[in-house]
Amino acid sequence: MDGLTINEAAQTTGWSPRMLRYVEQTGLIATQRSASGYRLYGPEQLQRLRTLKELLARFDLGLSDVAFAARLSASEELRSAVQGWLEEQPRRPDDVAADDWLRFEQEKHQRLLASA
Amino acid sequence: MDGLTINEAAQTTGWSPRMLRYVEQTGLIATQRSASGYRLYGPEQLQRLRTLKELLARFDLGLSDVAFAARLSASEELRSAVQGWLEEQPRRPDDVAADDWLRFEQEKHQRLLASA
DNA sequence: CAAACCTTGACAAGGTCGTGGTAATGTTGG
DNA sequence: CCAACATTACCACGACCTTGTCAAGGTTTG
Repeated sequence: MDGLTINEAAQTTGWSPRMLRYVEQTGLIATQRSASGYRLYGPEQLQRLRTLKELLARFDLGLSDVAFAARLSASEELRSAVQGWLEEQPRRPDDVAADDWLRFEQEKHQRLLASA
Repeated sequence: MDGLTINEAAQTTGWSPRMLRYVEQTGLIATQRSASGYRLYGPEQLQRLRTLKELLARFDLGLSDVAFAARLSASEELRSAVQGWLEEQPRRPDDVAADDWLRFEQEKHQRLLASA
């Protein structure tokens, strides 16, 4: 049975045992399990836990932020949708299509009708 | 003074006025202001608000998720740090450096000493 | 001017996050 | 066998997210 148990891993990584279980629950770190269900932390997990802790502290992130980044990283569809929205912004007035303005004017006039 | 006022914008975008202010506060949408401080929504903002709403619904995201994505998008440093951490994972046992294993064994032995 | 609109600021309430406990139960190792 | 440790499943609490609503005060416009 190779791997540290949860309390040992807690000691060397600086996470609490409680948090190690929580981190696992977020999907950010997966552990092996012994035959009877004990979590076993190998050197990779320990390293990952240490660097994760650093990452969170350095940029003041939450686990949920990193979890979302993982989601972004895993889904091309999500990533391009979000990126697409973000890049929609830098449009300057000149770049706005004519029918956007048209729709806009319609809205402005509609409001007059609506208020009647 | 061109641009819809907040209630008009709310009508055509499906957001509540309260949420329009909140969205603005997250930094995801910026509005012009009239001389007296009224928010003015132009066609770009309206379009962005509609697509944002769609994006959130489609992937079940929160505004904070998109805000974080914006942060990722804006900071090369943050992006590469997070990405770096995420890509640290796919290391297979064979790829783990020897001194990681060494450190690992040291830890395992240290724990015996520590418990004495 | 008065009604209808805007602003910011605050309180509220239900949800999730991060974290610590405790309890009940199974496992390990001397 | 028994002490020390693991597991899951809860309760709890403070902080923040999302929303709504209300108050006190300026603005626009018929």
